[in-house]
Amino acid sequence: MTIPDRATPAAGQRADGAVLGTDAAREAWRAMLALTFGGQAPSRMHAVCHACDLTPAALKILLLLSGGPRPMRELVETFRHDPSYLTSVIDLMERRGVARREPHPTDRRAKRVVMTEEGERVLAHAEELLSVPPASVQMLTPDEQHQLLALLMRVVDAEPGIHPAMRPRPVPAPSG
Amino acid sequence: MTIPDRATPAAGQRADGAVLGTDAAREAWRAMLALTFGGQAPSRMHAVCHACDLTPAALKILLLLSGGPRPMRELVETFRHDPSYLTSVIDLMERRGVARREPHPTDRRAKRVVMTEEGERVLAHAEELLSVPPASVQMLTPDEQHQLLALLMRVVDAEPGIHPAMRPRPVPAPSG
DNA sequence: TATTGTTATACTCTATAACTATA
DNA sequence: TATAGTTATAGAGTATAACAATA
Repeated sequence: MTIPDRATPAAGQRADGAVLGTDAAREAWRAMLALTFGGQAPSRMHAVCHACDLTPAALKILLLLSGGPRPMRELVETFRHDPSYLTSVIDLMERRGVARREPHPTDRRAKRVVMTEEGERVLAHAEELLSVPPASVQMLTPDEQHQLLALLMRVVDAEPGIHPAMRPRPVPAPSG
Repeated sequence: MTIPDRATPAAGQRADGAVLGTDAAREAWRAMLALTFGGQAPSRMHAVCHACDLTPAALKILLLLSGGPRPMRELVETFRHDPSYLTSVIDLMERRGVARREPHPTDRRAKRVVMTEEGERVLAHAEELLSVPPASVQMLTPDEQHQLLALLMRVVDAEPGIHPAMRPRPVPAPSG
């Protein structure tokens, strides 16, 4: 078994040249990284956290809590954090007033985290800020924007571990 | 001037309903955020840094240095970091052997940062790891992947402040 | 006097280890 | 004995303030 100089995922590798499609996937992925980690996106993310007075970790948890109360244990697994760190984040969120702990209904060891009304307000604000696309996306025609969304939604749907609260929503086609 | 309950960027807002196109842009942006900040992407990013023995900041700088030596002052502005922090990052990169300082040719106050050969090796490795798309992108047909790439490249091209080293490269269409 | 970069320091974010309470 | 969560502590990442050298 030889390792090619420029490794390409075996999944998309076929002798007939379909490897080009995989190259397109690679470059498309690079483009998404460039847009979300390059450009102005990171400082915007920072700004959203600052505007909501939350750390990135707290903001992500708030997004997840929109689906209802969650046991701390589940949050630990979802975000791959250490339990002790989750404790400190939830402490912060309680001080901030956006969430509170409540006893687990059946397991007296466990606690569930639930969003407060203030949390809902903050979340709505955060989602609003996060959703504002960079001007560059608006350069596409409405039709192209819709096309892009349709493709991305299929990718997101195929991606495991993305919480429903983070998922994009379908939008009526511009012509309809 | 009233602020609508669900703010929409004025740029895409038109009375005839083109606001839908803007909604598509918003949701497309959410999709990109979900893919790069949700899912497995963050832990992959973490893994790449670990594999290269670099912090995220150092890795970003390494990407930028592929364009040639850069004065520290420019790096500070590009990444919006504090100068003192940049000092510590470059210290790390020198210890790691991926970059070194050299005197600025004309300004004796200034220093330029230049990538070493080891830096080029590490960079190539990092780019390889970073470029591997999540399996979900490979679910699209080669044709759709190419379509997605074409749309994203136009967005990236319209986005200011994305360094050439981060930009995706064009790929021949699957049919051609 | 303004600018480039460094040193010393402190603060924020995150993880590890030892512990308590319940199962 | 194993699991849920907390406390205490340590480490990485980032910023602020005071400073040295050059422009």
